[in-house]
Amino acid sequence: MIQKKITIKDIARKANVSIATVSNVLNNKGRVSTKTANKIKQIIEQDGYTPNLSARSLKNKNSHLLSVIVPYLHKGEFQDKPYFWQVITGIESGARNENFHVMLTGISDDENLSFIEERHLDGIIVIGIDKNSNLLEKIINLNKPCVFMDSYLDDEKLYQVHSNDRLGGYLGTKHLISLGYNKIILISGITGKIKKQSGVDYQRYLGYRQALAEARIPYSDQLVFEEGQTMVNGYYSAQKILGCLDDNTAIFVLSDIGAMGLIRGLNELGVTVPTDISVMGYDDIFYTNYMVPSLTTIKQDIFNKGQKAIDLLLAQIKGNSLEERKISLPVELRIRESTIKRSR
Amino acid sequence: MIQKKITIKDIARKANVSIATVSNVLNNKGRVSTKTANKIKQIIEQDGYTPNLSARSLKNKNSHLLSVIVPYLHKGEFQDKPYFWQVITGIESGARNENFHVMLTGISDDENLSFIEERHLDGIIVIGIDKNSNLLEKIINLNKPCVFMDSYLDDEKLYQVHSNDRLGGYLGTKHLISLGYNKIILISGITGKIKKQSGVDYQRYLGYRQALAEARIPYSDQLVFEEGQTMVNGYYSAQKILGCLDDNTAIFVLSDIGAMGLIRGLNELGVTVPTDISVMGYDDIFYTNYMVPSLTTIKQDIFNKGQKAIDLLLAQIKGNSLEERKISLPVELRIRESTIKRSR
DNA sequence: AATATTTGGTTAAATGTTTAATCATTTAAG
DNA sequence: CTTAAATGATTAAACATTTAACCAAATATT
Repeated sequence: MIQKKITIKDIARKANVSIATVSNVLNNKGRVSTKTANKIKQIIEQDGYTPNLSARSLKNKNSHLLSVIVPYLHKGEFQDKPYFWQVITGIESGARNENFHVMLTGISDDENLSFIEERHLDGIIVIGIDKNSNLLEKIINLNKPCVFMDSYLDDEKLYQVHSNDRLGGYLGTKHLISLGYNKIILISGITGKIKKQSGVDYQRYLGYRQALAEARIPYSDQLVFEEGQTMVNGYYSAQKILGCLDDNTAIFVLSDIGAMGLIRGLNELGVTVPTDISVMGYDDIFYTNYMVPSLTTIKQDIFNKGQKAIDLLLAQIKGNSLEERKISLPVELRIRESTIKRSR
Repeated sequence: MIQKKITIKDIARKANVSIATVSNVLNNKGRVSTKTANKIKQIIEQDGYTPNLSARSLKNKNSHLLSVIVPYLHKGEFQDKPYFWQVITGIESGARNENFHVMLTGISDDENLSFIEERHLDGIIVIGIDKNSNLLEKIINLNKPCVFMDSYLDDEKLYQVHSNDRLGGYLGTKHLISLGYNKIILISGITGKIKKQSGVDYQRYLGYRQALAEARIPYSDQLVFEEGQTMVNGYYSAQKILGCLDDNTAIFVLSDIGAMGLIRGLNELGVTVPTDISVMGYDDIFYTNYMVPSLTTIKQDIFNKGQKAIDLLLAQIKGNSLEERKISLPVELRIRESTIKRSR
């Protein structure tokens, strides 16, 4: 026995008013006496009316629905990245506080984004899109409220949130240097990324170079490995860097899970962290503190990053003017067991 | 310059037909000659028409939108659980293949679920709801297509997906026994859960008892610790169990991240895994293979579980009849470094 | 007292679809 | 040749809202 849903019309009839009046009460618009307003509110309460959002959306051309877009989410690789999960719980949390719902959407290069229009989405958050992706242009052309996370896009008009990645790269490198090492191996994300000068890893790479320069350590291309960001990538990079290792060497992996994989890989090759070599990661996912050895890393406040993104998005949607369209969140060095002073 | 969106009406005018005909072409319904159909299709293609899903939803009372509901998602605890992320990527992947979108929603006990009706959601997937939660009744009363994951609900009418948790508990325990231990500590999830006989951990607990019984090892309540499922929980449980440990003891933690925390905690107390004690986990999240020591665990195919759930949900939505409403996925023992034979 | 303004509402159009009912026209059947 | 059925399309209602335009009554202003 499916009971028909109660509409504004039913409420109006019962309250002996027009539907316009009910609508006005619902939206606190127009003029309606407190008396009738109360009567209507009571009936609404009693009968358990809830609005039909499709109808509302049709009329208003909005939806109170946001989309978090993760390029290539459906590729298995992403399952390995707790980073995203933290960001997304942050976003969901911020959105729900403001009565928005969140759609999670993976897209690929050839995908069409019509669903954004079709569903009257109020805004989107795009995580980690490449500067050169043809998706980027498509997204910008949508002209929807939008926030880009973890991308470094030149356009001043775009809203962007990321951590201070350059500082992170700098701090990490400097830490390793300060421990007495002068040969710092950098293991970064997806191949080609650094050269394409897009994304967070390039910024971290710049920080790396800055720290080297300040310490008057010559930069060498041979020490920068672009391996990918997964645990497996880290694992296999152990073999590749084995030849480079000596007493002066320390390793900076630009993701914690990559570092975990690397440590494991080194272990199997007979190299122990930190006694044989110091290794640090990046992100400070919650694992780092509980590994054996616990992992020195650059902390970014991931959950908060998600919330900042939603703040920025909602401000756009509501038309609030903002001083700054680009938010750069602080990072911090977290020293733990995986890095130790060079024992001459 | 915001250009007005093209509607079915515009297409109709341009093709010199009624809007009904265009609609029929769009939905492959009604009778329309291939000639006009082609003409209309061409214009649609040319002008880049895309439907207004709000209008459609209003008329059809559906949305091609699903919700994954995670009770208490917004509690920080969930950020620590890569398990969910894997499930959800599985769900999203399955949904997008069938042209559905996925909303991610956290809810709390007192929350109202009106959004499900309001948005005309086509179905929902609920992860890990408690048998005694008052949310459960609310959800069932919605009478929407629904799949419950990782809950053991008695109602035969409900669609459910989970792994064979009882077997998992059995296999893990049996493995430890087979290594020569006769005192098996069980560290499980949220306090009270086992006693309330709901959820996956209770099933695993039953398997644990079965394995003990088969081996004629007396069961003791003292060896079952209900600590919670996070890494921090595992970490602090180290202290609590320290008094119980002896040469005959092995530990079965009902989550991998809990096991990681425990191993770390034990380490800090001077107990090394596996040389001093064998520890195994549960889930086989991708970390397990890369930890040092790598973690013996019970593997469940998490991503696949998400996809199975979506299959079950879509079958309901499409009205396909199903032989079986309950899917129990296989589990497997994965022996790694964290458990070793008892050295008498 | 006459006029202007405010208050508290109503009417009706509009939003973009789907679909049942209807209607010509063409084809098939008797 | 007449009638029945099939084909291809149109009309108009319905879905649940919002909102601009309008209106009557009450109150304020001159």
